[in-house]
Amino acid sequence: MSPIQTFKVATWNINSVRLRIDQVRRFLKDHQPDLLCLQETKCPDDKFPTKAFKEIGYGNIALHGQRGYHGVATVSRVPFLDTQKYDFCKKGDARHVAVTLCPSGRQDITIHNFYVPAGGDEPNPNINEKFSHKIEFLEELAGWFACGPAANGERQILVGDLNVAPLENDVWSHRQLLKVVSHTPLEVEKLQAALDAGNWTDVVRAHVPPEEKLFTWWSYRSRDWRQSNRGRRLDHIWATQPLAQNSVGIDVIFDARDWIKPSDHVPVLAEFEIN
DNA sequence: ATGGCTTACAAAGTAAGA
Repeated sequence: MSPIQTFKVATWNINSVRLRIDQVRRFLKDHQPDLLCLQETKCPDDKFPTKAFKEIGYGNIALHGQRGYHGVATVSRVPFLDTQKYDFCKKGDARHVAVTLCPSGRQDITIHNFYVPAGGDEPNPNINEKFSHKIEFLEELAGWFACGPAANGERQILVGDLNVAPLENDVWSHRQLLKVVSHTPLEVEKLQAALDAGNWTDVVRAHVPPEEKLFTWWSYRSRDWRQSNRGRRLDHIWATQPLAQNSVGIDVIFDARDWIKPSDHVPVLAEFEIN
């Protein structure tokens, strides 16, 4: 009986929320998501620009920040029924925050916001502690969702900077990046195992065929990111079946890479019909 | 040539990103 409504979620690695607060506000005004997940906020919770979000209607805020590095934040127009943070790998890093809300007044939705470790330069877990941390994080992710939300038929969304570009067309050159952290076979296998363990759907690739190149990150070092286009798809939106089968579209905001002093990542959006 | 850039930090050079 209740009318169909939509729920629009966005994810963006902002690379300092304080430095780019005006860009975040511009994005929210232009694209009007119900909820935005930010990563690499690089901001302790007591310094988070809460007021700037409240002024434009995103006053429901869940923070898991730390000084200097990492940090995630979820800002929303819809009130939260619950929030949680989990310290993956027990390192004290701020890499996860989850919120539960009920935009339709019927069935809850839980949204997980992740910042997976980058993994350093050397793709060998035996000699690179950062890479082994990344692998362990992905293994813990798989275990955390195994027999969880999907098995129970729950409505859950997982977004964030997962720091892995899994498909051949998620990087500018599959052949040249096979030994580069973010696209090595071991990481791709671990990310796929996490996707399978939670019975998640990669919502973005459900709308963009795997034959088509799609990136969300371009290095600051290229002289002209558009012209060289050496990007990677590191930012993801996953959903459990009840939502995935009602996803109506995705959007990648490429223009944000051209804004003044941009993040090296661009926002990714997905819209779902809910009842 | 993927690292040539960019960020935070009890502020000059370090660590980190990917």
